[in-house]
Amino acid sequence: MLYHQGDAALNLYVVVVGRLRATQTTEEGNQIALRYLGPGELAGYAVLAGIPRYPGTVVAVEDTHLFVWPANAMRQLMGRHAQIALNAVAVLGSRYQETQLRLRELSSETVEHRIAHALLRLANQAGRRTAQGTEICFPLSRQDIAELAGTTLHTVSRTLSAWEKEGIVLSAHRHVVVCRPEALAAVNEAAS
Amino acid sequence: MLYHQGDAALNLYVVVVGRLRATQTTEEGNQIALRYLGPGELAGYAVLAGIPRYPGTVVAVEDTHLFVWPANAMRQLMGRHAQIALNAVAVLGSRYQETQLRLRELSSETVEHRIAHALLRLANQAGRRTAQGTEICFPLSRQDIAELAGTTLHTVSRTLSAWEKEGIVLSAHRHVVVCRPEALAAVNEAAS
DNA sequence: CACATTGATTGTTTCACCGCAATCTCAGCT
DNA sequence: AGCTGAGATTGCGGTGAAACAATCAATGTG
Repeated sequence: MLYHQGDAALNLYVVVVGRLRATQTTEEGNQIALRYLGPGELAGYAVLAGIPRYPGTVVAVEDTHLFVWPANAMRQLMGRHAQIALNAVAVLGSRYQETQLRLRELSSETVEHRIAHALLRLANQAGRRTAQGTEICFPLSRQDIAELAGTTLHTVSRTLSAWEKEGIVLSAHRHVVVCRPEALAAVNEAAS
Repeated sequence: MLYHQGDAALNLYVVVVGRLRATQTTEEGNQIALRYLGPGELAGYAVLAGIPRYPGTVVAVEDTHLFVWPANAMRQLMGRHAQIALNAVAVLGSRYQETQLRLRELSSETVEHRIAHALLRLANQAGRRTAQGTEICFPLSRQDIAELAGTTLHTVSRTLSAWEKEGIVLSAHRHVVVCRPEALAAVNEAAS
């Protein structure tokens, strides 16, 4: 557990090895996953933007090694070296763009599309080639997928079962292998 | 029309007076509204983040006066004056946070909540005090509200009709007045 | 090895919201 | 004034996905 939603934003983190999960929770306790963070990605952007409190919660889902910078040091660094600030702008910009894309997806596409897209992104981001296909190499429950795709674990379970029958994915306990990514991408075109 | 989704990102704009609308369109032609931009806000953040093409479309919904900076000039400015880059980080950060909030809202809250929230935000951002309440001071059709809240114009129309009966809002042709903002905020707590 | 706990599956029921369609209203134009 | 077209309203099904619920499988523990 790196920090909780609402904590004072004290540190900026960069993942060296491992995997983090960033989530947000509503007042009613409803939780959604914002994104998974792998090696090289940064957590705690609030520090960069000068937001006083973390807007989300970040926990590790594997053993993880991190670099840490205190907020003050980070702000000084950005003030002194424009290039660092420029990098921060670029990172935030691409995250912003990605979030907008998800927003569009969530408001206009079906659950099936969103699950397909979520799996494809995870496979790209944290995939490992195996004999059967691309394996998502950290433990990932149906509940987790549901929170990413903005749906319920029940619907995810049904959808994955259907795909498993078609040979598009393989799934074990908290573990998913994407066998035919092109079939998942095709889901986005038209209902199979 | 400032620019189209997919155009090369050439300029950064700042609104002096008027009102812009930022939208994104899916391949299937489905459109969602990202946000409305009023005086002091900036359009074309892609230029800041170094993204080569505009990810959305921006059009003016009123007569609007703008400042314009070419992308090169902007990048030079940020490289030379760290403070400008820091400001850019802050702007992008707060936009990012706001988008995450909408994402959470869209995936966990009902249509009614989202319409209420959209109206409240517009009233805060572009409201003008009148005798009856806070008036949203630019033309805004049901379709526009629907694109903001991620729903259809039909549902928006129904919801606004109901609220008008309860005296929460007043609406004329492409024109909305929020009479009892506290009642709208209460919608977010429990279904009335 | 039995037991407890967490995660996954699947059937049934329910409901919020969308899509269609017909009608109505208002704003601007000639 | 009368016409025209864009915007708004409303009723009525249809349906995708959530809610509820019961069962089953896997993992880890004393």
